[in-house]
Amino acid sequence: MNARRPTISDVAHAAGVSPSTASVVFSGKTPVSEATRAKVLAAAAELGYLGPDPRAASLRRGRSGIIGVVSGGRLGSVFGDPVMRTTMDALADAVAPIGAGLLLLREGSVVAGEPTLMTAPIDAAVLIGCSALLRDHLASVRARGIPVVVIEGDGGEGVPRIALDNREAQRLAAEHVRDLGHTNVVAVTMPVRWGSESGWLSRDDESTTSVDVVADRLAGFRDVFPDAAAYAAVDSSIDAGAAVGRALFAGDGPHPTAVVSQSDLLAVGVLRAAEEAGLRVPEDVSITGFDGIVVDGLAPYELTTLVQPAWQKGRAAGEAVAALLAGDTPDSQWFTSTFRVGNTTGPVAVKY
Amino acid sequence: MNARRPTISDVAHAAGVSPSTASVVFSGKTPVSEATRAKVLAAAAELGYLGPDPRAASLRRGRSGIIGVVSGGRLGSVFGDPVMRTTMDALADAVAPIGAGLLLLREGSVVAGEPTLMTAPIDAAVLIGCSALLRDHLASVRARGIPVVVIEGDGGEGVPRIALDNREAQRLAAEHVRDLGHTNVVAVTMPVRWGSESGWLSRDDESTTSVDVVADRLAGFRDVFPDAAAYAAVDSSIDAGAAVGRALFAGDGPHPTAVVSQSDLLAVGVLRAAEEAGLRVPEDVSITGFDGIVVDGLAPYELTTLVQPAWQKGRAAGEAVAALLAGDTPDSQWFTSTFRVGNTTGPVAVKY
DNA sequence: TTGTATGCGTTATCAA
DNA sequence: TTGATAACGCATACAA
Repeated sequence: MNARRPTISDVAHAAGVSPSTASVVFSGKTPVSEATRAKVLAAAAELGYLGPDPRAASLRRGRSGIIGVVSGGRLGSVFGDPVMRTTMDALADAVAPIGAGLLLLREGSVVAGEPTLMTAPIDAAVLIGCSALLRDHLASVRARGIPVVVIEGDGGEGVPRIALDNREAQRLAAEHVRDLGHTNVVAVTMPVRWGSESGWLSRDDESTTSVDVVADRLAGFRDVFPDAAAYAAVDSSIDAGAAVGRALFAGDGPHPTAVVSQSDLLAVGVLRAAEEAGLRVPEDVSITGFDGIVVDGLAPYELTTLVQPAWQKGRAAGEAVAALLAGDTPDSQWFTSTFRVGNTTGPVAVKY
Repeated sequence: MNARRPTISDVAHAAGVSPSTASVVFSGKTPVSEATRAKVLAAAAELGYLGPDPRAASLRRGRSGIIGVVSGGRLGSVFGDPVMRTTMDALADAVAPIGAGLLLLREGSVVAGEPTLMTAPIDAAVLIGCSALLRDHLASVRARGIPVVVIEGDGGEGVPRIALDNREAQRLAAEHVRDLGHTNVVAVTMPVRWGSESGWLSRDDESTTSVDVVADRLAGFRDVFPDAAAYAAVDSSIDAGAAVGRALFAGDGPHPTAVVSQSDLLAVGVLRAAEEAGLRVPEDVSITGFDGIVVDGLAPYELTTLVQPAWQKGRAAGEAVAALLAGDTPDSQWFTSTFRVGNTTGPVAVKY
């Protein structure tokens, strides 16, 4: 009665073959005669051996089959966005063929002791919405020889990016709004850093925005409305958008006639707040989104927004990881958004 | 110019100490004099050593710091539900203090080559919504000495469960509906197995339902309405609920006067479909949900539903994992839902 | 407080 | 097709 779990050596011994042969029976990397395979399998069954220990195999192979996915803050704030879910799903699909799965890593370690890019046994890392904070860690991770891919952000020299034309796309929406005659326009942004509060963005805030995607979209907005105000939401959700919208439409004073939101969820929130405030969309206020997701129950509205290829981005990231792991040096990939005009934007009301 | 990455032995050598001393400097498990610590750190910096290799540490320690979370099907279908997101977040929080992170494992390997419970270097596994399919794997996983916890399902003897009073709770909703006078009632269920299609459930389907939570809630419904019809949705989402609702309310013939849904998202979908069909809620049709999530934009409706403690369930699962890993044998935990009456249910219309 | 010795369980390489 | 050998890089028990 040995309490110790059987190892492949035990199995080999019991089967009367060498450990390497037994190993090969399980890995299938080399042809084995049917007879010995049967012997080994029988011995394994006999001893209750259930296959190689993944931890030992990891060390020996130098591969754990684990890809760290780093995202800002809590899981809920990431997966709450349909775009992220789609991207993650595509990523999981794309790395599955190389035998890899996704380990959820939260930026800035929400809780002490949490595994990090440096301590987790990962083969590669995918950074989502790279922030300045994250960029600091990047050097160490890469120095370790761990390949990195960045989605929606800039990982610096030598880090393949899966990028979107955020600035150009957002500029398109802003131009659309401008062409409709709007001048009192407000941008509603996603949080400028993980955990930051909701509120008006100062120029100082703007210049220190640490999340690339937020900065880029804001830049596109600024290309058209250099002096307009910007209000940051607490995350990218309908609730957060509604909170911002309530702030924007509070009181009887003048309110913006157009709101350019950095995500569809935010836009929907703003739209709800406008409805609450008794404003008609788009007659009293025009609203644009970003992402092109399907928001159920939004009818009769159809958001004017920028449709981005979320699935393709995830796949591309996974394929870049696979290439990196295979020793290749994949190029960055730029995806483009498609501007889609819905019925949430219209000409500015004429003042009599 | 040695291309090989430096190891802790190299560092120790360069610092003029033993490998074990160098190891201790990094792990901090034993006191080290300030002088030697500095020497080691200096040598590490010199050589570009960035800390112990997590893979090697995993083997030696017998711990990888990775907990596999198995859920049915695609990520999107899991994380699309706010209840799941909350549960996962709480789970991540609860295992973080023991240095563990979550590896996403998809049941039934969506793509070939994908890591599985048996091949991934996990310390423990959390099964979500345990299905019969999953139960088969369980034996092997446990035989390996990997602790398992099941949320919303039955893992069998010796597997701690984090459970909800699904049957009793659903019965409460059914009784409420019955007490309002409804007799033409339909249950709308979540999918009876991963990937199954939407449609009326035959008695045969019902008895072979492989997802515990679906079976349990359906049983609660059947306690009150043994002969009512049940319609399965394709997943737990607003869209899926709306699709079912459209089927239920199609045509001019009689339609159910009450719909008991297995999730809030489904209920909202059914509600939308009812609106589309020109039915008033609750005058023409009563609708109940399950979960107690906040569905934005639902006003003026407030769902009659069962509020479940999603966060607590996640935490409890994490704590059970930690206990198991510490060698304890935690008990199963049963959580209860709270029945909350909203304004989506009302007395059956009197026929003249 | 530091060093010595050992093994965690596997698999790649090469020769037979 | 099989077997011998040699790491993979580290952390622990124990002795000094």
